Amino acid sequence: MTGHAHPKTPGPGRAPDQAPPAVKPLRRDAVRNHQLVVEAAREVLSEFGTDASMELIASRAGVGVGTVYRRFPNKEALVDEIAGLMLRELTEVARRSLALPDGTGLERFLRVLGNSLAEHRGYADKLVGHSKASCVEVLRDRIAELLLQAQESARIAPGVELGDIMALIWGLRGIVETSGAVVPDAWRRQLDIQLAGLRAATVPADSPPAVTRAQLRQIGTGAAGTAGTAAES
Amino acid sequence: MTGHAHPKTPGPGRAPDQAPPAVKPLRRDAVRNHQLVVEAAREVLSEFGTDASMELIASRAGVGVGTVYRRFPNKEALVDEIAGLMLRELTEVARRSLALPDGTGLERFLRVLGNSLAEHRGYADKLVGHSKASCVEVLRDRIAELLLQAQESARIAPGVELGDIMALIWGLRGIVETSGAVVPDAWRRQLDIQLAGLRAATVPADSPPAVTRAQLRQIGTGAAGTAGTAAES
DNA sequence: GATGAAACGGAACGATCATTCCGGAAGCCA
DNA sequence: TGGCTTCCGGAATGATCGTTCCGTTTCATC
Repeated sequence: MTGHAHPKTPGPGRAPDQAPPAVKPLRRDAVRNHQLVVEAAREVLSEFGTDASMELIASRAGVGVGTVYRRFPNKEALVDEIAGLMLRELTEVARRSLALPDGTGLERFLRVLGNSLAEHRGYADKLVGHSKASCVEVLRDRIAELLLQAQESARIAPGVELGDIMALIWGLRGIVETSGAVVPDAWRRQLDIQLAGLRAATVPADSPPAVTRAQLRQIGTGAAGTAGTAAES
Repeated sequence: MTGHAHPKTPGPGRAPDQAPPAVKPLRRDAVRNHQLVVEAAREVLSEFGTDASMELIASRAGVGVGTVYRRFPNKEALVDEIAGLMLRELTEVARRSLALPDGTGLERFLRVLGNSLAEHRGYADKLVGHSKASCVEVLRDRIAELLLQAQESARIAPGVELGDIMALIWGLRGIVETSGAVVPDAWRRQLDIQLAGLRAATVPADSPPAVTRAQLRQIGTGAAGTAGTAAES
C-alpha cells in the first residue's frame, strides 16, 4: 500500500515483463501485517512522538517486534516512512489547492496543513529533513506556486517570499507542539492573524532577508553550517 | 549564585539570626563546583538539548557525575534550574522593557526573547511548564502589561490578546528549533512581519477565540485536558 | 496433502543512560 | 597540625530500548 520499504509491494496487476529486479510479491499475511504496522505506527507516533518504543508500535499492531523489523531496517526508516506518508498527502493537497480560484489556494493549503500538524503532532518535525529530499523539494515548489497565485490575486503582499511561508509553517508547528495537548486548535487563530498581516503589511525595510532556497535545502540535511553561500531570489 | 538546589547558597552576608532551617553554608569548593556545573549545563543543554547526558555535562564542568548529583536530585531538577535561570532573565528584561517609551516595550522584549530562544535553543521548550508556576505567571503578567502599553500607543491593534502574543512566542520557538542550526536569525524577519501585521490588522471575526489564561496555565501542567472551563477576557 | 520458502513472535543481546554508592581527598575549626 | 565533616570522583547498578536471532508457524505451490 505504501511502497517504500525493502521489498516493494507491487500493484496486483503489472505487465509481466518490466523491472529487472523482479521482486517477489509479498505473502498475503505479510502485506496485511505491513499495513497494520504502518497504521499502528501512525497512531502511536502521532500520540507519543518518536520516543515511543518499537515494542509499543508492534503491540499496537498486534504483531511481534521481529515482524516490524522484517519490513523496516530500523526505527528511523519506519518513522521516515510515516513522515513520507504525511508528506505525500500534503503534496497532494497542495496540488489540488492550485486549482482553487482567486488565489485562495495558499490559505486553503495552510489550513489543511495546520490540521495535519495538529493531528500528527508527535512526528511533524520529521517532515523537514525527510530522506526523500526530492519530495520535500516538490512540496516546496508547489507552495511557491501557491504563494505566487496568492500574490497575483493580491491576497498576499508582494514582498513576501517562500522562506517567509516556510517560517510561518515552522511557527505553526511550534504552536501545535506547545499548546496542542490542551488547545489543539490554537494554531487556527494564529494562522488567521498572520494571513491578515501578510495581505496588507509590507515587510519592514530593515528586516533581514528571507530564508533562501539554498538554506531551505540545507535545513533538514542536518548540516549545521553557518555559512550562507549563494544569493537567491 | 543560583539558589534553587537542595542546600541553599546563602549570600555571604546575612543577619546571623533569621531563618529557622539554618542551612550551613556550602564549602568553598562546593560553591565553585555548583557554579561550574550550572555554567556547563547551560552550555551543553543549549547546544545538544536535554538529550545530552549527565556525564557530558559533568565532564564539561570538569567534575564527576556524583558531584552533579550532590547538588541536584536528578536530571529534571538540573534542567529545571537552568530553564529557571532563563526565565528569570526574561522576566527581568520584561520588567525593564515596561519603562520604554511609546509602547515599544513589547517589541523590545520580543526581540530579546528571540535572541534568547536562539541561544538556548536546546532547552527553550522547558520554559513553559517550569516547576515554579508562579514565575511563569509573573512573566505572563508582565507580557500582558507590555501588550496593554503597546495597544495604548496604537502599536498593536485592539483585538489582540495575551494568548496571541504567547502563541507568537511559541511560533518563534518553533522557527528557531527548525531553522536555528542553519539560519540562526531567521526568527527576526518573521517577528518583524508579525509585528507589522499585529499593528494594523484586525483579528478576523470568524477566528476562534484566543487562548485563555486558564488554558495558558494548563499548558505546561502536562495536563492534556480537552475541556476548556471558564471563560476569560 | 506434502514440501520448501517466507514470515512470525518474542526471548536474548548490547548499548546507552540516569542514578547510587563508597573509599579517599579536601575544607573547616580548634 | 589534628580531627571531623563535607564533598569528590568515577566505577557499579539497574532500567530502557533498539536490534538480532532462531525455533516455530503460515503461506504458496505442486
